Amino acid sequence: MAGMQAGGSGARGRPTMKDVAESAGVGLKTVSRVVNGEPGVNPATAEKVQTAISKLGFRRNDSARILRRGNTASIGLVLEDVADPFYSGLTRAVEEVARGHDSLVFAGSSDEDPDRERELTLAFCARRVEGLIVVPAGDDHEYLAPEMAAGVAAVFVDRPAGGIKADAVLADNAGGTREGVEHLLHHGHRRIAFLGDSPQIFTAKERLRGYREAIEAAGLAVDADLVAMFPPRAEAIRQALDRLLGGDRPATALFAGNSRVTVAVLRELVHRRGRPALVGFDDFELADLLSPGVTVVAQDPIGLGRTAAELLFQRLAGDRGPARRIELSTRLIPRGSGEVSP
Amino acid sequence: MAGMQAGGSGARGRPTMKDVAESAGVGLKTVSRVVNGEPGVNPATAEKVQTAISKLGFRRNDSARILRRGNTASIGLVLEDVADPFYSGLTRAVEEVARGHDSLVFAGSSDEDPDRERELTLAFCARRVEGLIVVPAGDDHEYLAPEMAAGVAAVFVDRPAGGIKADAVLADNAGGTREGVEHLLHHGHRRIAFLGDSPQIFTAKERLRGYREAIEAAGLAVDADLVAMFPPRAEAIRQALDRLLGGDRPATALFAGNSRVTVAVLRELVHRRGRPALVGFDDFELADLLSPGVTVVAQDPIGLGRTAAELLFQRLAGDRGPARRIELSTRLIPRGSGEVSP
DNA sequence: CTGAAAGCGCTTACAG
DNA sequence: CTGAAAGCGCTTACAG
Repeated sequence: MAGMQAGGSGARGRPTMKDVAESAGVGLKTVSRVVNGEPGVNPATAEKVQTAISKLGFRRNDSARILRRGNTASIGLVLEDVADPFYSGLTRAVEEVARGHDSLVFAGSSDEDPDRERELTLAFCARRVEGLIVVPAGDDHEYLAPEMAAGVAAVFVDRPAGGIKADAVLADNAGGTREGVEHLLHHGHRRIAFLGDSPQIFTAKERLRGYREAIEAAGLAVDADLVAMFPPRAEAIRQALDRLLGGDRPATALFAGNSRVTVAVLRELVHRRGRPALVGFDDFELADLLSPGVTVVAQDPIGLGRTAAELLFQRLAGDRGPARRIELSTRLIPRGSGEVSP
Repeated sequence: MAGMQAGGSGARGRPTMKDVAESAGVGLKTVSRVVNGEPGVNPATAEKVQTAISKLGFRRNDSARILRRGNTASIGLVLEDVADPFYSGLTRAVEEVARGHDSLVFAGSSDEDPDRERELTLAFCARRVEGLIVVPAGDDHEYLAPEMAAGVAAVFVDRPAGGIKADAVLADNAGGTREGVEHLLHHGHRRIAFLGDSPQIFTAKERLRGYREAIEAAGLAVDADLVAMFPPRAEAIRQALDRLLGGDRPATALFAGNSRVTVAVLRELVHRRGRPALVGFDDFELADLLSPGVTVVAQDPIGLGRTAAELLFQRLAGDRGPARRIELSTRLIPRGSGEVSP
């Protein structure tokens, strides 16, 4: 009878505490005590249990444990693309903090698709993650309201949430851009072009704002012909540069709105004579090894991830204060490309 | 009585199917049917259930579902460091394939620490992931034998498992290096140095083997003075280059064992006069924009991740064949740095 | 078309 | 020091 279903799972399933209990000839609760290192078990009994555990290859099923206890000890991370160095640094920082809180991380890439963001986020919620860190693709997050009302903590990074009140950890996009553009102004440039990303992206809008502010603060007028806002693809960049650097009043300097734009611009400039000054938002590896080195406004992906994760665990620890918005400052790194005169 | 614990969770917990059933005045099973889109529910009844779901903010608890059904629809990914572009590309590819199989991904970085690798892997097993994709940090994976015996599928990537038979998806490390070194030989170099990584890393050993084979195939003797195997840190690289490029018989060409070595070498070469030829294993962003462009032996991180994940899901689908070892070929990309004569 | 009962593998009171 | 009973939130047979 007992023998029929004893032994470490004839068919498929894994041995359970019940199997271990039978094999060791003790009660289920005693096995639980040994597995969880609870005190008050006779050493000889514990020994028998350990033997059974090894023999059967038992490993506690944390899913069952989680269901009973209620805390899943896991968080979800939704970002645009883990393969992007900016986000992979951020991911690593989140992992690091989660580890310090004995929490596991579910991760997924939204590919800048709002539906995919929602799908991933809600899948994580169905798995009952305790918290979420989201780099939003969409601008409407009302779908998260019921989850947050039910106790799921959420921190948005890089871009704020839309339609709900939630914590956000952002870079100082406008301020950083202002500093970068001022740097170009100080070097004598008056025709400075701004090459941004899609105008619906929050960071792109903010950086454009910073550009405008710097130009206007210098007593100049913002020339719409000097502003280009679109996703950085080679062909589009080429045409934009043709326009910006040609004509009778060409731009003498470029501000690139993110590292993808910067790199696309660099690839295109290689084929041209005469280099405009260049400052890019976002640092990137090897920027210092190019000639000239590329001057950038560096943000801090590790800091963004760490700050967001720490804020999340603070919320999970009971912090019920109002939604916070934290802005991390940026840093101008002059390397050569931004220090040339018109 | 019933009212006491009805309503959508007064205290903390989330509403359950039971709550929805009570609120809608139907049976539990009917709620389950509606939630899971099972056919055969009276439209009017389904409507009532939907209303209750929205009102209470119900979302199915997938952890409970998983416990009952037995399939967790999740896999674990353990790698060295998500922040490394090589691994973040691989991660993205795994995510992509997992998504196609409706599976979620737990991810963690081992930091090249065998204990951390084991800890992460077993934590994933305790969460009952169905499969594992592991970039091993250690060389002993017997700890996984009970898990694999219990049905957990495992595929190793970039480096093979140690102590157990398991699927492995690798780059053609030796072959790729051979091709790179032969390229330098064809350009007339006879004193070619090899700068590898720590000799205990599988890929470093394999690439060194390829180097040796190429040198010997050319009828030359491997000069131990031309081989340097250590983690790529600036100071160590500087000293190695002093030694390799100085003296009376300096190396005229360098083969760098991975992209971190390549970049460290480039940073150091900037400060020196006279550039040796250079070929590096691993491609990296902007390699083409440096001057000269850096010739590399490119491996395919996306391909490694995709292949490993596809193999894993093949196993999960029932493939019980013997452990496989798949080698992905590499590709030499000449860009300038490797095409200069002594 | 609908629902009551049993059970997934644990932990939580509770009683010896 | 030890263990039997109940329950976490679902799904799986099974019976109306």
